[in-house]
Amino acid sequence: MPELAEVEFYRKQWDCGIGKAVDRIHLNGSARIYRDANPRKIRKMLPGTTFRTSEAHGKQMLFGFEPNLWLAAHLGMTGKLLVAGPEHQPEKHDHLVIYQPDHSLIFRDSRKFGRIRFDQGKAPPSWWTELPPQPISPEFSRDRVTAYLARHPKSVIKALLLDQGGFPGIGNWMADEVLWRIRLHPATRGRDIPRSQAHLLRDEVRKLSFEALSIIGTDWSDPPDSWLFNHRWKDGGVCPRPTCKTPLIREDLRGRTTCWCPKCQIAT
DNA sequence: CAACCTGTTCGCCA
DNA sequence: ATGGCGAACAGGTT
Repeated sequence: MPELAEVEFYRKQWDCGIGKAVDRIHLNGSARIYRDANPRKIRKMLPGTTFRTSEAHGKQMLFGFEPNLWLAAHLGMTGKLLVAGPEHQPEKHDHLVIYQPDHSLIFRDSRKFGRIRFDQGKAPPSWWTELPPQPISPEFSRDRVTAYLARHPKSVIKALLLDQGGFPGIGNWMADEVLWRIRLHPATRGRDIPRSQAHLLRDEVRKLSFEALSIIGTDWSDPPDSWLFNHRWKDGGVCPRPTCKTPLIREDLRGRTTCWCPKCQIAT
């Protein structure tokens, strides 16, 4: 489910636990969720610490526990973070529950495409600090996007936008939204995108990231009907541009359902 | 029962 | 050696 803004929404769910102690944890040890972590270490080390910091980067989240522990979460397709009362009974897909005096913090993921990592150290782990710049960061420059497209001349732009190494936080609906806004066909190859349009792409990825964070990332409000978002899944959905209203196309592109307007977004 | 899914990663092939 | 592609992962929902 979650991309940039949804991740930010879920991250904040745990905020009520910041500054509070970890009394005990429940950890179901799912080998898949903990494929990059050592669950026994988490069981042993997390209780007795204090939850201090919370941060998101693209689709990743990092939570800091005093004195020196870092818990990272990725939500995959169906993951979510929830808060419940201190007596919460773990459900089938609650892979981690952190019990605090007044709340329990829950990581739930039915489909198990998500993951939990655990690191020890005074500073955040290097894999975290070395993540590529997010669209909302000033380092996400026009030159960076242009150079990225040049490195992937044969890939279609829809696939490139989903690459977290290039566009951290962008997922399926955001990719379609951006391409629709700049009128670029999703099957356009990297080499066929002129510099001017690469600049436009960078500007719009950045703008949509800010907009999505402020609308969905705060309280999961619905985006306005002027976005493609509200039309893309509807059978019979039409392009929301007032002067267009052309029926939208929904097709599989490199394994992902892709929605675009055949009139506004012309194939090259 | 079959198809679908807002994500990532692996192995194969050019 | 890389880049690009399809398949696989797992389980709920339509």
